[in-house]
Amino acid sequence: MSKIQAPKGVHEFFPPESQEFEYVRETLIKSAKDAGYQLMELPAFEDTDLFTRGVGESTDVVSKEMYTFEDRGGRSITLRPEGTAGVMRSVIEHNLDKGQLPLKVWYSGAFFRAERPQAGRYRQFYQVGIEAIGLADPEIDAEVIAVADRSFKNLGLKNYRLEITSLGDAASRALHKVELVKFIATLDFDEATMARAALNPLRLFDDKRDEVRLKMAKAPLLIDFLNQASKDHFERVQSLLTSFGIAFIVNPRMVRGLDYYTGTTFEFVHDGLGAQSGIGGGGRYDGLMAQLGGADHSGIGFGIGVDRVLLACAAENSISTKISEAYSLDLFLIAMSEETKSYVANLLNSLRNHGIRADMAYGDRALKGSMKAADKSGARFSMVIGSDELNSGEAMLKNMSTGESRSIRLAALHNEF
RNA sequence: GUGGGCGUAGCUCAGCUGGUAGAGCACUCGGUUGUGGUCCGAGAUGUCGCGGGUUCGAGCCCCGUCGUUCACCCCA
Repeated sequence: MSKIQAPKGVHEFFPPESQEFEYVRETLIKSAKDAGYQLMELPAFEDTDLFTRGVGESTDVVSKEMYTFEDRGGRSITLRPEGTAGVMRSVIEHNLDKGQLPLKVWYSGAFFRAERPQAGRYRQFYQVGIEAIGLADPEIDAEVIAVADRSFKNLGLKNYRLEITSLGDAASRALHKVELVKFIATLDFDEATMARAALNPLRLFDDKRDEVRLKMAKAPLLIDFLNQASKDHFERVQSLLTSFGIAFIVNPRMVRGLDYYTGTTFEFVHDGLGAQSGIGGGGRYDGLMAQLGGADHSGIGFGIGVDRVLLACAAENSISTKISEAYSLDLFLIAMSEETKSYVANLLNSLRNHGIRADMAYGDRALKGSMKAADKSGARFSMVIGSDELNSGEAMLKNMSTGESRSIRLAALHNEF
């Protein structure tokens, strides 16, 4: 009998490293909440049509990476490969766009793509995302980008860059596509590359091979085909980012893999992760809601890969001290004898009722072992309680970093924190 | 999905041209009868990923398989 193991390509987080995952995720969420975004908690699986219509049938995500199955009622169900389509579906279904706009929401959870796993790419991965729906102003584009950027800065990250471009409106894109296809037809590529070009000619812009880059160097760029309105919008976004103090580079060769993107698009890239270097990305998706049967509202949002941001934090060693501050205990209690154990358990419980972060040594270990546990816990203070302390009502409160201790009345212990 | 590397103790890894498994860290106990971190000593821990094959004999060679990793591809 073989051992049961986790399915291929899933990423699990357990102690002590799970603290880092939690810290990263909560920090990402906090900057969304602080900017007025509210939670949407959505299903991890949806009707398959939502993704084929929303994300686009020609995308790799839909055509070969979805976990699709038939449920017991014969419906075609797909584990969500991304977050935006589900948010749009719910907004339309529950008429959330009938109130004041923009509607600003955030989400967090697991997403699924059946890809070949490698560092930073998992079959179940975690994203935190936001969506701002129903406002076409460049100010909201800048806000969305700033929310992501602020969360990275709050995590202490430095070695990342923001790349932005504009995909313009549908008319501009159609015009450009004609010219791009014409240009590519003059080039000599292998069969696989031509097949990619046929599916989406923009793809060739982010090919990693030097010979392809060389051949594409003179290809017509979409950014040169933008109409005046798109151009003005993109200019405004850039000047806002500059005044926010957010550094960026315009990358007109940036390619996004989901069909719904229009206008402003962006990507946060970190070079410490290997081949999977995108830690977050997003953009405007002005036709998506109408495409899914809702009102023709514009929208913009991002998805940030929690797994990858965690890798970036590890590469920069940016959060280890923040984590010990965020999670360490105030006090660690040690019961010296069998008789004091239940007293200590009660004391511990009442300290926790006062909001003090505390724990105690369980089990019958020698004092040395218990002190070691206190040390390991990272608690700032420790206290040993035996029958002497019980009788006198006082015990020594020890500062674990300086080693100093002083006598404290047990009844007033909670006032020390 | 395609190609290369790697799977040995909880972790990081050593193990020579095949001869029957080891180190460091971590853990438990003790040195120090009620005060951690350093030091010293002792102890426990393995289907050598799994399944076949070759061989007198396989952790080592061969085949398959699963996982992982790196690149392509794709993207968070």
